[in-house]
Amino acid sequence: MVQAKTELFDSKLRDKANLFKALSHPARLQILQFLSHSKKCITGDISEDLPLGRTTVNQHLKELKDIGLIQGHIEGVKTKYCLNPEKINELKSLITEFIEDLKLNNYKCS
Amino acid sequence: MVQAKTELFDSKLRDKANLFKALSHPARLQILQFLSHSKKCITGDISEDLPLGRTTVNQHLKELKDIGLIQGHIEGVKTKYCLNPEKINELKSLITEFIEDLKLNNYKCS
DNA sequence: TAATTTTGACGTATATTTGCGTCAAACTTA
DNA sequence: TAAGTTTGACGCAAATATACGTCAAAATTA
Repeated sequence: MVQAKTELFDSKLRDKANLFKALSHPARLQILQFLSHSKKCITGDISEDLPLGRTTVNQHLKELKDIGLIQGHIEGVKTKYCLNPEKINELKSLITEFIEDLKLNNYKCS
Repeated sequence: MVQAKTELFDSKLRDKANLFKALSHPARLQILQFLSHSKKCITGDISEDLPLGRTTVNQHLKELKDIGLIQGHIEGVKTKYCLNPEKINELKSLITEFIEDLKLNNYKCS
């Protein structure tokens, strides 16, 4: 009876935690940055940009795709990935909402 | 030769990933919310607010404390935790910086 | 002083993440 | 058609995270 306790939490909280989890590895952050700066968004180019093996990078790509932050388009043998602007904006809203919710105005631990 | 690859990434990226990791569990998000909304910030009260055992909550508190998002003050037997406003603001800045960096303006995957 | 309360350190078991090798499919190119 | 590319699925091993029981220390209360 270990784990699987996350379902006991509020679903909104779980959604936020899952988004943060997607951002909790430097490889995934670098992939997101790479996709936003580079015009090239082919899988092979991405893995060359990271200090990890191709299959490992592929796995990180899959995670980002599963949560919706990036999209993949198949073109022949190659697959092109790109950011999903809608989801990125949603992420931005959720994060901002969460941070703002931690209202620190005149916060004091007595 | 598995893992410990995170050190191959840029330190700024690692810092951000670590902050996101601290936020990647609903229990830790709920703790932060609890601390920001409640006046009571005693360890026991916090664990009663969560659907987890006391020692587990304690462990999550330790993680948040280790990364600096919360602080602990010992008062007799009891320990009072509170948000660390400076670190929360730093978190806010880092997150905002990261999101803004993913400039989506006229973004298009060709 | 003795019992109770409150806490964090420690150990342990299970679950998940991370990293990568191998492989077959599908498409290109020679 | 044959050889070479590119990709993602699959499986494995090691590292981490998650959840909790037990315990002893320190302070409070009876």
